[in-house]
Order: sequence, then C-alpha cells, then structure tokens
Amino acid sequence: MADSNLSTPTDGKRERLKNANRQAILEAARAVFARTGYEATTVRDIIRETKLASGTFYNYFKSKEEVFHAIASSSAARFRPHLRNVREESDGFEAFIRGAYRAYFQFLSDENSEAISMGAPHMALIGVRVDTPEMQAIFDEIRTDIEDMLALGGTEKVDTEYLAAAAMGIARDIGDHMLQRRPVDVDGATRFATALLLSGISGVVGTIS
Amino acid sequence: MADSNLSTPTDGKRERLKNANRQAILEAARAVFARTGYEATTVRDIIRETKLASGTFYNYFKSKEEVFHAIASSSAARFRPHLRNVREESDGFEAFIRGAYRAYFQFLSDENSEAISMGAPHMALIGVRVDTPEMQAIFDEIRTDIEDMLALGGTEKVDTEYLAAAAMGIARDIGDHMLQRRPVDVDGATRFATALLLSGISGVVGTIS
DNA sequence: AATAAAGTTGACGCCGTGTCACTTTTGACC
DNA sequence: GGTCAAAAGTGACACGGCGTCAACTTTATT
Repeated sequence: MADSNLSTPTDGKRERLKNANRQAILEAARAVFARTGYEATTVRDIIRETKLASGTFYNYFKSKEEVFHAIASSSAARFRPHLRNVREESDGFEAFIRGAYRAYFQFLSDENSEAISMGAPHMALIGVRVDTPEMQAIFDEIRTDIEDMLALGGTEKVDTEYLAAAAMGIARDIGDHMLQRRPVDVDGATRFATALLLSGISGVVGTIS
Repeated sequence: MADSNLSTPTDGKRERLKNANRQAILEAARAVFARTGYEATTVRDIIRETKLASGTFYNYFKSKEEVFHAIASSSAARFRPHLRNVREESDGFEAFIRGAYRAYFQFLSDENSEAISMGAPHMALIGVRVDTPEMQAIFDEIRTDIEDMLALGGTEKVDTEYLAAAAMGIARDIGDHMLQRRPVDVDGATRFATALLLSGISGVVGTIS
C-alpha cells in the first residue's frame, strides 16, 4: 500500500471534465463575442453553444464580464512568453524594441485572423477596453525593461512611466489601423512604430518633469 | 397679416422644454455614469435623477448606449474649437503639435476635474472605448493637419495615417497616466508627448511602407 | 373656445439574470 | 461490486430592467 496519492490535480475524470467545460465555455464565448459583439451577447447565447445547462455557466464564471476578462487575461498570458523570448534574444535596446513591436503586431494579427478573414464583422475584441492584472503586468514588465536598458546608456533621467505608456499607446493605435488594412502588414507596422519610438526617445531623455 | 412666422425653432415653450429635458437627461447621465460606472447604471437610474417619467427617456434616446455616445460626441465637439484655435494661432509644425497636446491634456484635466477631486472613484468615462463620428472627424482633421504641415518641409513620404494614429495613441495613454498622478501636471505631459513625437517624426520620414 | 398636434406618463408584457432544490456523476472506502 | 458522501450539472423560477403604448396633459393654431 505505497503512496496512493499518485494522482495530480488534473488526473481524475472530475478535474478533466471541469477543465474541458471551462474551456468549452471560453471557446463558445470567444466565438459568440466575435460573431455578435460583446454588448449584444447574453450568457444564454454563450451556454447555448455548449452542451451545458444555463446554471452550469455560473459554476465557472460570475458573469459574461468575467468570461470576457478571462479571455483577455489568457490573451495577455499567451503574449508574455513571446515578450520574454524577445527580451532574451535581443542584443541591445533597439533590437528589443523592434522585436517587441514585431511580436505584438504579429500576435495581434494571429489572434484576429478569423475575424480578418471573415471581413471583420464585429471587430473581434475591440470596442471594450479591458485592464486585467495580466495587462498591468505586461505594462510593468515593459517599463522595467525600458528602465534597465536605458540605464546602461548613461545617467540621464527619463519618465519611464510616460515612456512605457507612450510605447504601448503607439502599439495599440497603430495595431488597430494595421488590422484595417488589406493585406495586413506586420512588417510595415513594426518598421513604423520602431522608427518612431527610437527616434522619439532621444528627444525625451532629460525631459523628466 | 404680415408674416406670422417670426418664431425661431427655439422660441416656443415646446422647444425650450424639449431642450431642457434633453439637457437634464444628459446631465443626470453624466452624474450617474461617474458615480456608478457605465456598466452598472440602468436607464432608470438616470431618469430617476430627473423629474421625468421612465417612458420619456425614450423620446430622447434609444438606450443608455446612445446617451453615452451623445455625451462622448458632445465632448469631442467641445474639443474641436480648441483644436481650431491651436491651428490658427500656431506658427509652424512644432508649435502646432505642442499646442494640440497642451489643449488635449488641459481639456482632459478639465473634463475630469470632478472625478479627480472626488478621488476618481469610477474613473469617469474611462473604461469604455467609444468611437463616434465626431472622434473620427478629429482624427481626420489631425491627419490632414499633419499632412499639410509636413508637405511644407519637403517631398518626403510619410504614412500619415499611422503617424496620426501614433500621435493620438500617445495622447490617450499619457493622458490616462497623467490623470492618475497628483497633482495633475498638464505641462509635464505636454512637454513629454511633444518631445517624443517631434523627435519621433524625424525617424519616420521616409519609412512609408 | 374648440380642436389638432406634440409630448408626457406609468403600468404592462417580455426577456435575460442568477439562484436553488433536485438529480446525476465521481471517487473513496470497504 | 456495493455503499456512501461530496461534487458537479440541471432547468424551473422569481426578480428586475427594458421598451412600448393607450390614456392623459400641455402647447399651438384657427
């Protein structure tokens, strides 16, 4: 009677089921949001796309808002490894910025590829602005990266919060416009954003308020 | 029996009332959105703050979303004259950019002053992203301004759509962060955004994809 | 003063929400 | 394999917000 506790949390049928249900709901929600738009979809619309009953939804999420946040969070969580790769494989600040922008625009293009090929009927996830802890974490990460890398260059002071905010604002808005163009041109967006930010930084070093 | 049609549309009691009611609803909506947050407020919450009956709301707006758009539009409409002033009084590209950023940050600070003084409980109008025709108009206006002013400098090509998008992305995100700081520092945000964009442009001229 | 037109009102039917008592499924123990 | 407790699923239901509309009040017209 050695250790009978060989089971990991995801072993039993119970856990596997729970996981599958959760995924099914998330997948259904993603599809319905894309098809119908966030505002217009109801919890029942989502659950109807699964084999589950309406009450079951609430075993997994408190509301449609929470599913939406879960989707956004998972999106952000999936992006972080890309960012980590870029950081590890980049040699120098410029390479990092370029890599980060490319990773973001590529990610954006991939995530919205269904919506793009369908003619972007409801603009996927754009329209509602979300701010999950994961997104905050990405912001902090980028800000720290910028701080570290700029510190190498000299003793100049920069308002890195504003700088990180600007970097992400550029990414978001250029990304939105990139998605509107056919064909979607990740390289073009990357070149533009990178050139703008890198030149822009030189003007902002020493501008700390 | 000369012309008895001396009355303008805003003369009669009828028109005055209608105007007052519309304003009352907009004002109530602004207050409730700020206090309760957009998602959580109901049409009844709004109408309860006025002397009107619930049915009357629908004589003026189709839904709470429409009131919200009306508020956002009016916000954008109120901003346009400021932008026009800046354009007319600015001598050269740099002055225009600086003036435009200052006008925007000042406007943002003014519009959110109640929320700021109350400790920003529900972050006023931030959280839901809107895109009204008026906002689109502002985007186009700025893009045109940039095109005109850059054309003066030479024959270089720039992707002005991306550039305008970036300029507004910078404004939006730095503006958000500016509002979080105490005291709110319009000048600092203006200096930063201006320096960043002006230097950035030099890196982006000739980058058209 | 009479009448038409415009606007207001709140009760009502509809529908999505979230809950909960009940049923079904799972896994532990013998 | 049988028993049992805990966990998860189910869908009917009560609640509340939504938008409408027939009745009513106010304004304008002649």
